[in-house]
Amino acid sequence: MRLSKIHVNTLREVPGEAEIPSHVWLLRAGMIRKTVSGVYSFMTLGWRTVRKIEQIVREEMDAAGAQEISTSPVQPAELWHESGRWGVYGPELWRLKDRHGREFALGPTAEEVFTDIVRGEIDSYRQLPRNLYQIQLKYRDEARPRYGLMRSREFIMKDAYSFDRDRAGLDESYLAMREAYTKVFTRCGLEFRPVAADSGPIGGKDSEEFIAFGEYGESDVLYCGACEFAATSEEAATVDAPAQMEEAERPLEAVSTPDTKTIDAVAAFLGLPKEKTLKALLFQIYDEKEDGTYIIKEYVAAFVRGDRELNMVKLRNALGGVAEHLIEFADEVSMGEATGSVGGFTGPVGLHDCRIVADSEVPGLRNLCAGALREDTHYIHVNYGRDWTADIVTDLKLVRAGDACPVCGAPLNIARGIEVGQIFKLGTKYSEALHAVYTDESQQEQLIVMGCYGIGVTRTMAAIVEQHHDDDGIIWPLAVAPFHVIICAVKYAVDEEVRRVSDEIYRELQAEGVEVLLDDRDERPGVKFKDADMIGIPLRITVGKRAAEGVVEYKKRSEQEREEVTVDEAVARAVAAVKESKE
RNA sequence: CGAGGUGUGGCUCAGCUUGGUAGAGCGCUGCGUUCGGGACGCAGAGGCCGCAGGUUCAAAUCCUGUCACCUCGACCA
Repeated sequence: MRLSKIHVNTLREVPGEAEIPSHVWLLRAGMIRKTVSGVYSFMTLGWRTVRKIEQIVREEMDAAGAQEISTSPVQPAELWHESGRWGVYGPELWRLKDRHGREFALGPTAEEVFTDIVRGEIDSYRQLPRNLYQIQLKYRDEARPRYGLMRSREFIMKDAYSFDRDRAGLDESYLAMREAYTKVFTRCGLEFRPVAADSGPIGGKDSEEFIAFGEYGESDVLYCGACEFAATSEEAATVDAPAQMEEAERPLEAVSTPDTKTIDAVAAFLGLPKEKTLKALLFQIYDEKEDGTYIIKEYVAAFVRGDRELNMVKLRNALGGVAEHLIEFADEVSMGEATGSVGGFTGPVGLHDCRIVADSEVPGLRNLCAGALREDTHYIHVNYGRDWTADIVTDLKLVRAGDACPVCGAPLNIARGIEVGQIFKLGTKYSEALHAVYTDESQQEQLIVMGCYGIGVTRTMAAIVEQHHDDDGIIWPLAVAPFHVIICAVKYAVDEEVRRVSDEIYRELQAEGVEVLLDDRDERPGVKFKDADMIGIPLRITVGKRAAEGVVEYKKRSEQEREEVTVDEAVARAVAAVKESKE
């Protein structure tokens, strides 16, 4: 295409809203435009890249035996009621009503819709396994959209759902998807890693996230340098510090600790290491009533070693899978009245009428310092079993760098990244709720065993830019570039030789199936180079001073070197590079 | 949802404290000179200063409300 005809508008200045490289460059290169907070439009070049990514996804999904279908993002509330998720999904579910007052959701995912389709259409074991997918707009009413395409309220997602006869079949389907995902992200040019993950509100058991590494990601990944272990910080299990059973139990004692409402303050005041204190985190859990109002169901006190952070996901799971929007930090006053807790001075000894959850490390610790449920007072030498017990003892702590790898014991490393895909083994969660069954060989009705698999297409696009840019703009990998080659025709408007040679290269490349952009604009060379760099076309052929001799310049966006070559040579190189990228 | 901030041509912003004819740079249009890393000159076009009330002879500027956007936090396949 000719650049003069393409709808693209690069920006010289950084739009104020943009914070991170992918957001800055996608905006400046004129690939995306914001419509409202968290909702973006894609311009010509940006959309071409979206479609390239989608195409890669399609090819790998098809190759893995999945079939593309299309469902509507408008989903009836009844399906969500049937699965029980209308209540638990929370405010992120973008809900709407039609003129009759009937309720709908804009789909953030489509387990219900696909299960609904399959229960109507699959009756026999002969129809299994099946894997259906779609690429469509998804909606998530984020509390705070941020970082452009990285966390938007509307985004393009590929979601696939596998339907199998049994667990073994699911395992196979899951592995096939795992492999397909690895191919997709590799072809997209991403540095990534699959890591063990929490399955969140989707439900189900086994799950892995595909994390593309990047400074501005929103996931923390713990990984082991010594073995294959990798997990998100939410999911990673921790290995407890050694128990201190050899330490003699000393008598419980209350001490005055004025104005020491934090672990730091009390540890400093008493001259104790934070490891010898017990941190209390107080929560209230709600019940959602029919009319949509919430009432407090119970109070929960969670205890971790003083230097530890609590992992909310683990806590919610420990409490039996409390939905995220049904738990929050407790109101100090009302919880105090109900349970005896005292803000800043809450400990487990004497606490009543609330569930007490302790991190697995805690029972092994001796002679801890904890709040005494009185203003300005702590107990020292608190011991589990003797002075208090918990209703639940389980792994609650947030893993951190340096903690022992749960597999091999080596210290863990931490890295930031962007979640670009996730795969789940759902099991029968949805087939049970929606009664999706098949008849097996022996006339028995069986639940269909499901898996689901998502790829954030637009987020992948952002992740690619995060990993492939420099101070001048984007550096698209060939496989996802909006165009393979840009011809910078210097003085195209006035120089006949330049025009002749540029047009010739343009035609020849097109004839070879290369996607080529001809910068035929009446602009100064500097402008053309700046724009070419910014929009990140991977290969550049500059036609200028030596056009009459048939000599042009060949340059890769990713490298500094420029080479003067003949027209034929330039064409041949571009063709070869594109061919190679398709293999 | 909590805290803070910002809304002034397409973009980036100044002006607001101390009310008095709406500004700059970039971009855009025309003409000319330029032409290998965001050129220069001349001449132009383009804005109810987010919206609604109020105070005042007079409001971009002061007050109230509201909406939108941004940042931090909380939260998040």
